[in-house]
Amino acid sequence: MKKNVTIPELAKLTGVSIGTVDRALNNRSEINPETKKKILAAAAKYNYRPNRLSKALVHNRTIRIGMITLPAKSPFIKKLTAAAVAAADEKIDFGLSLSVHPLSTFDAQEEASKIKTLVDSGIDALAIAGVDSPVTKKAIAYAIKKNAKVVTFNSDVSDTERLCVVGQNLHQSGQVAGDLLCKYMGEQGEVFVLHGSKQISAHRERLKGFCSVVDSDFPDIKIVAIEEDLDDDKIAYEKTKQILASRPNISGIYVVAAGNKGAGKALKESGRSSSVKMVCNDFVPMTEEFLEEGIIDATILQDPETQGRLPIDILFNLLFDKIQPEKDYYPTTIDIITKYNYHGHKGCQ
Amino acid sequence: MKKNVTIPELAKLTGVSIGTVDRALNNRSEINPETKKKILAAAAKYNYRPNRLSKALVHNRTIRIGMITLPAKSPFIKKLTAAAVAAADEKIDFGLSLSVHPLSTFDAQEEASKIKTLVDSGIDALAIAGVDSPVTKKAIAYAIKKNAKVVTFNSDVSDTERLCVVGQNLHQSGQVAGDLLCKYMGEQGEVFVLHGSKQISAHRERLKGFCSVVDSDFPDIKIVAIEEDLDDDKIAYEKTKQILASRPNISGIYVVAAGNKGAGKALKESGRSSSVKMVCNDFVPMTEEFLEEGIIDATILQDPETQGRLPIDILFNLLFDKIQPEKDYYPTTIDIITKYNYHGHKGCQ
DNA sequence: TTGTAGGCGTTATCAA
DNA sequence: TTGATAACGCCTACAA
Repeated sequence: MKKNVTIPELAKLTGVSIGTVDRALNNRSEINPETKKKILAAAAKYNYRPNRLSKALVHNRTIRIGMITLPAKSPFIKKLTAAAVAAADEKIDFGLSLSVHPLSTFDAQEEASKIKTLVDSGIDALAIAGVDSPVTKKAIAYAIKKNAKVVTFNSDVSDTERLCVVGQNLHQSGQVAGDLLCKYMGEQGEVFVLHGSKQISAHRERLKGFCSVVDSDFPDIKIVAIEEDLDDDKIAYEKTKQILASRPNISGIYVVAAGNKGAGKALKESGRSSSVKMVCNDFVPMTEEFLEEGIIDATILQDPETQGRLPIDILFNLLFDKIQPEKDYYPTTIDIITKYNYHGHKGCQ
Repeated sequence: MKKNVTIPELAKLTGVSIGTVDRALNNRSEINPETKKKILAAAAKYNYRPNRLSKALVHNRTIRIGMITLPAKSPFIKKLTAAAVAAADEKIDFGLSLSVHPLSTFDAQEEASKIKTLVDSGIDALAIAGVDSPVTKKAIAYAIKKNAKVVTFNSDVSDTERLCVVGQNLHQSGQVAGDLLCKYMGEQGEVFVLHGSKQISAHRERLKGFCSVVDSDFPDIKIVAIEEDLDDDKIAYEKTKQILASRPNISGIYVVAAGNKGAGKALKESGRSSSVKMVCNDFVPMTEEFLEEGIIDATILQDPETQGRLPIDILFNLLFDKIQPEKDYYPTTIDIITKYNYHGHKGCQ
């Protein structure tokens, strides 16, 4: 692979000045069609490609991206944010500047006002983990009207003109869990589902996927109870304890959202962990210990790396190189994690 | 995030010339210790980071990396190669040039001669998927003596001075498979292992991991047969057919290497796929169909993206930014793939 | 319609 | 020991 031709070289080769070569290459202003032709011919012949470094160097304009994440307490969001920052750092020399704004609660109003502030400050693009609500929708519409490029990640906001969404297919995630748990159970028995919240669409999606697989693939498995823990480990503990006590034939537990710790504790204390299989989501405190002890059989993870990095890459490519995203939906992986493969997985600290 | 300070700015701030700042920053030649201290303090205070673009621009030298892969027939190697090329393309403006050299067979002699040719042509670095043999070891030693930087990926070559290795922990991969299959089998029953080849260390590692988990975690599971298919689907088919016929109590099959297609076909034809669980490796032709049909319950995958991209990134960072790899071993993920999550996985076309 | 000069941030070279 | 200047490849302004 030899060095690329440069503009000065093309100028010498065609006997004109670098200014003229520049005009020909970027079809600027008036230029003699014949000289232009000659120059373009030479450029083609020597396979001229512009040097992005020099371009960026002379550009010297900062590209501003704002990222709005869900509340930053969970390890998952922390890892996602770190990945986004790392992606931005790699492009810092190209003038990329990223600011991250975690919500303090799951509040659509707060999200909308954050969006508005960023847009009014003249931000070039936004990566948004959306709270799916009319207020957010309106804020996104405003951003787009003001010419900001918008990508959603982790959770989409429906009916908006965002360029694309990066995230896990939650219905599929529920399917994966259903398939796994039912097979662990020997394809028969009673299941207890510890739901997160009926209000949260992500949880509903997972549950639907889970149920659809149980229905279609495992006729001998029955879901005998579905309880909500509202992302609270105490509630998760109490409900699981109660169900295990009242239903001696339970042989599978699916935890839709948080609650790993509470449900795991109850299962452990019941002394039935070898006969009751448990599949959950996410990697939170105690998940590792329960995997090691055999309380939790598997946990389904999202990929924080990709969910943080890809939105930044997509927006940068668009703003810097004018490369449009090629897809409307960028699915991220659904990772099955067991006792033996959590080491080295990006989602497990 | 505001703009970075530049060398001229630091020069103005400290009242010296850019030349002096440069000397302080890169500890070059003679410089008054006090001025140096002053400059470094200012650099720290304003959080100076060199602009890699300008660096590259003035560098203006091509960094040549050669990559030697296993034979390029398999989809896995093709994806790995594509990822490496993509990683190199991103750095093309920094003067990176990558040449890929797939082996035509698993021949250590061929690999050694490829290495020697590249080194003699003055290559800066090599990424090698090693055939673990004395000949290769010698070639790698030669490369390192000639000052080429060497990283291995996918399969390591032991007892060499390569900087680091990128790849899956194969023993763990076997453990994951063992845990999964045994649980699918309801933690009891007879297992048939279809081995690849006793000659190939990667296969042996997986098998050892598999057996160790069966031994330690599942007392009621017995491995009743281990047969080699030598990566040949016909042999895989015949042996599986024969074992299934002669052993009516088999309820689990583990395929260590290729052979998914042959073993799957035999299992399907036996009509026992609902009572016999099957876990295999890789995503080759027919793996998808067998997953969908429920013949194969899960397949364990490597991550071709990371295995292709990371060696290039490591070598580039070393050669361009003098950043030493921080680890000796970069493990890549062990991905469990079922009927419901192969869509969107990097390893599944 | 075309040419020239200056600058982006860094490094290398020569002069002081 | 330090300072000034040219160069990398490109773009923008201004001059011719």
